[in-house]
Amino acid sequence: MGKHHISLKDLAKELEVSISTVSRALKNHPDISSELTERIQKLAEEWNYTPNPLAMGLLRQQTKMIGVIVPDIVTHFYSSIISGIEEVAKKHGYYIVIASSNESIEKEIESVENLLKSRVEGFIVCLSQETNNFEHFEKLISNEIPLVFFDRIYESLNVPSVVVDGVEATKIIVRHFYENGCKRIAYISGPEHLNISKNRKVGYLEGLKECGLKFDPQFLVECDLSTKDATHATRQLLRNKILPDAIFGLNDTIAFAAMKEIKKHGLTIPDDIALVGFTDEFHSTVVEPTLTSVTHPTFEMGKEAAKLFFKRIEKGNRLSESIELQTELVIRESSLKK
Amino acid sequence: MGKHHISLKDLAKELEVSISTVSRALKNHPDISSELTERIQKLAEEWNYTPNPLAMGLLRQQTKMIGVIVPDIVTHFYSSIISGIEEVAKKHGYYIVIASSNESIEKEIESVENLLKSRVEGFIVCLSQETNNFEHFEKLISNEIPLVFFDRIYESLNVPSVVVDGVEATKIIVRHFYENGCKRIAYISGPEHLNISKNRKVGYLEGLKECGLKFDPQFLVECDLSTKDATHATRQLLRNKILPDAIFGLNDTIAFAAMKEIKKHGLTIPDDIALVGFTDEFHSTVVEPTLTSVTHPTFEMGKEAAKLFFKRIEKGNRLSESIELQTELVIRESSLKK
DNA sequence: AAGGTTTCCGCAAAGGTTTGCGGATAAAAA
DNA sequence: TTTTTATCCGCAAACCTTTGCGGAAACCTT
Repeated sequence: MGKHHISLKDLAKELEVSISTVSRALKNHPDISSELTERIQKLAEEWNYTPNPLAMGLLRQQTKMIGVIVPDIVTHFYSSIISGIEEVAKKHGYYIVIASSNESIEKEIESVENLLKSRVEGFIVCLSQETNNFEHFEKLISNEIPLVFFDRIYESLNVPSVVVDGVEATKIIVRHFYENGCKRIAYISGPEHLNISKNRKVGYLEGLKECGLKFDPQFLVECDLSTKDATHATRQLLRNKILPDAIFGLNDTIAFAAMKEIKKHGLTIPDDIALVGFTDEFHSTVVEPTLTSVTHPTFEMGKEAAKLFFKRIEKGNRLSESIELQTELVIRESSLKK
Repeated sequence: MGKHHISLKDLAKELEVSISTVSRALKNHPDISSELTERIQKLAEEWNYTPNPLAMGLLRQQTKMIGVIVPDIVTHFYSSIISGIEEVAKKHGYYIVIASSNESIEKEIESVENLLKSRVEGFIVCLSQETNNFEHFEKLISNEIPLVFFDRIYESLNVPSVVVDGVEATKIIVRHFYENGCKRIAYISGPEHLNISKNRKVGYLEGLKECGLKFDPQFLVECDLSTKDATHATRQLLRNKILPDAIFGLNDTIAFAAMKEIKKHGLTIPDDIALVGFTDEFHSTVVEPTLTSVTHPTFEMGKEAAKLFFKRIEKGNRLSESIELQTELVIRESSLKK
């Protein structure tokens, strides 16, 4: 008592019946007399019996584990999504095993392999920024291992995924800038091959057109997703002979880096340069000026991704449903010129 | 092929030997001829055999899972610690299963039970702010289930734990305030029963004494760890006839809430009121003014907690080692009066 | 040629659970 | 009394791995 978890065998021995009888009694199988069923259930309750998940897993060939691969775990964006995934996973009796790719494709590939060894039943992943080769995912698909993407996806793979309406959101940002009197709107983008970069670029260009503004290539810069590179990109923008009067950053990292850099150049936000980012609620309100931003419904995003995962598990292999979540432009101080 | 993971049985059938032979060959057992060993290993390699962790777990009676319970997962403080835990867990071939208590003791208790059902081998936990009853942990201890605390601990339980030098750190803060000309130093504390609240209060009082300042009860307020309550506590301080000229907040949430509230009252930081918090690197630099703060070595903390866990597993039941990590006061704008 | 050693490999149990099938006992029907 | 029919329960296999032990063949020794 104490040290060891108790098993059906323990109950069977105590009650002097067979293991199978105990097993059946616990699920109210009609084969077992109600008198015996009651005795068995009573003892099981007393002894606090819970089925051994390892044994069940072995029997059913399932580990009840989902591999979740994210670029990193410490930013609010991902940890919030993870907690969304976790919530619905728990409801289904599943665990999540988290691996972070650190934005590196090697680590991403390694994580897939390791998680596979651990017999996760499938994957929910957000691509690393480096990922431009998809063999490791193609292998999963051809082996019919459930896979769901979120946020950063690769369309050609036709994987169920949940994303955000990047094109539309960006158009709204551009219009918002325009309505606040901005004419020289800049966009700090991410790696070209990422869908989020591409979509927002489309929205950016379309938005400019709709507002009757001409696209100026010098107002479009690109960086990787590190703070360092984002700072560098901002600096590049600020070195132009003609300064932008508005900057839109692809994500949190970029937006905050831009904010710091703009201040450092002695320019004020929003009067000299208006700033808008794609970020989350918390960070946006803590900075000064508070940051106008397109807020992701991160928790929802996680939940939807997980729901899609379970739909994929249940409906079998040919689910290619994708979900596009609505974002919201929350207007705060950083974009309201006086 | 494809759908199913391959097993020793599959290899055995293909090679027309017994399962035990395959098993032994794979571990270079001398009983198996080198010729056969080679053939077996070659096929195993080709077919990409990996042992089934479920079967191994069943055999060895271990799940290789650690239950990690934290107040929440989305704040940088915890997610960063988690990633520290994860790093050393992975090195030992362990997974972590994360549960968040949401600062609620009921959810904490529930998490312990659920994780126990999942047969985690032990726990690494940071107490919820509500936790003032420890039966659920006492049960673990008496059942000799490994348990490690971090940050928020309960000394009387004599559990291996990793904490931060709260007393000393707070004394340094007070002295820093004093050296910057502050005389009316306030402290916004957390729930009285938490060790972190208590320690920092001790440091606060000792610090005042060392600086020759008299303790004024109206400069000590207490709140739970929510933004709302922290805001309320700050307001309370600002309603005093005599305003404090320095505020020290127990943690991130409190420090940022205080910052917002001070600004809202039209007071400037640091000139009217200097502000220092216990926070992490990232947030401190993103706010304005940048926040002077005692930074936790969060990643280290997670790593140390996990190391302690494995030490506990290896050395058996009577390990009560505790680790105190050094913090560092990083001086930024919010505390430097002109 | 008979006994003793090696060398190599398989049997079976253990870990915990589910479940098809067959068996035993008792009660009901003939 | 004999046959049928419920009613209740256990055997054994399956999921996958490890490992003590026993066994068969081959070799070497007298």
